[in-house]
Amino acid sequence: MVKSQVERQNTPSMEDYLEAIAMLRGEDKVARVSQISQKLKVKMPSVTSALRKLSEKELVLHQKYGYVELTTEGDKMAKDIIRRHKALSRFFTEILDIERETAEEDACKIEHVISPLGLERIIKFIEFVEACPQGEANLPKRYKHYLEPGELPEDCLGKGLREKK
Amino acid sequence: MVKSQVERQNTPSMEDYLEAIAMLRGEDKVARVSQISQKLKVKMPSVTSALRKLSEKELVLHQKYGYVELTTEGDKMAKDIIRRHKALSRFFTEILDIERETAEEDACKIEHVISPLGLERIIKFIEFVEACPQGEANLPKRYKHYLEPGELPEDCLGKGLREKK
DNA sequence: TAACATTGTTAGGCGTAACTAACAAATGCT
DNA sequence: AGCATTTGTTAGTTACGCCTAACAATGTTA
Repeated sequence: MVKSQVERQNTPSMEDYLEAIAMLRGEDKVARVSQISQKLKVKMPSVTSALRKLSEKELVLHQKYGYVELTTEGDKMAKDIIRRHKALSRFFTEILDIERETAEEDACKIEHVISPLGLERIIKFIEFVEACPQGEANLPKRYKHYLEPGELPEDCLGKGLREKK
Repeated sequence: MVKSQVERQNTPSMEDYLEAIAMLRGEDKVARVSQISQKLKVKMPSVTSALRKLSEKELVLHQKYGYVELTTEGDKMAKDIIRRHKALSRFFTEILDIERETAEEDACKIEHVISPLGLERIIKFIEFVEACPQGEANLPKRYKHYLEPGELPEDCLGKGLREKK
């Protein structure tokens, strides 16, 4: 099994903090405790204590009352988390046709627990489907037709919609 | 958004216990603390205390030193958890072509965090793909061809394999 | 610059969920 | 029956990750 570049040694919570910090540093200029607190919907003391742990692990730089930066290592991790998040979110919205908000929530949870292989395969799957639209009736479109009017496309052999137990 | 039949009020851990108990009751005849302990790879005291909580919630029946049964409510929940697990596991093995073991691990984690809608869509997606094999070149087969020899099927417009950032 | 508001920290508490160590019940064996 | 093994329980500890309350630093502005 192909291990991912970055080991999964951190807890979901710690990953959320890294991700939030990286995202803030993208949006605004600096990440502050209050911002992180808002973004993750936790109170500030929770942020402070998380930052202490991340500092000990050398993933963030943070001196008291100052703003927060990622170390090289922390940034690498954050980028990988965001990569996972984006792939999943794309899968949920573009392939499964789920609204943004739910897709984001699911991506947010799953990004912490999915195996590296599972993630890579989902990425490959998106690539495949998007690179391979089969004329104009590409898979997402066909799938949406199945979802919405609830019927299979004409060119299906239709083994019956419900054969599972 | 369509709510699932059973509310998601339990923790992942509690769901694992319910699932394990239901599975044991399927395999063997009775679920005992030692069995649950083995299956979930936790020590027996952890099982005992989990059973106490599940008893309080009226999801299992368990008297000291006795075997474990699910209540009607507990069984309903367990069935729903197993349903989620199976759908995900099928998606990972049949669609994404991931080996059983990894697929199971991923399903095990994701079943606790995916939204009801996400799950239903994955089920629908499997149904769609399997009901709609498009002649003989059905999607899993085509996808596997993309994975393995690493090329797109001939009938693809091939927008390039890697256009994402 | 003194007062106030905002931001951040420390201290201490709570719930979950695991663990080890020690004890108790149930089972098995002779 | 009596002792040993297996199985299960209780008690107590630990780590995580959140919280509130109280306090401290920073920043704003009259």
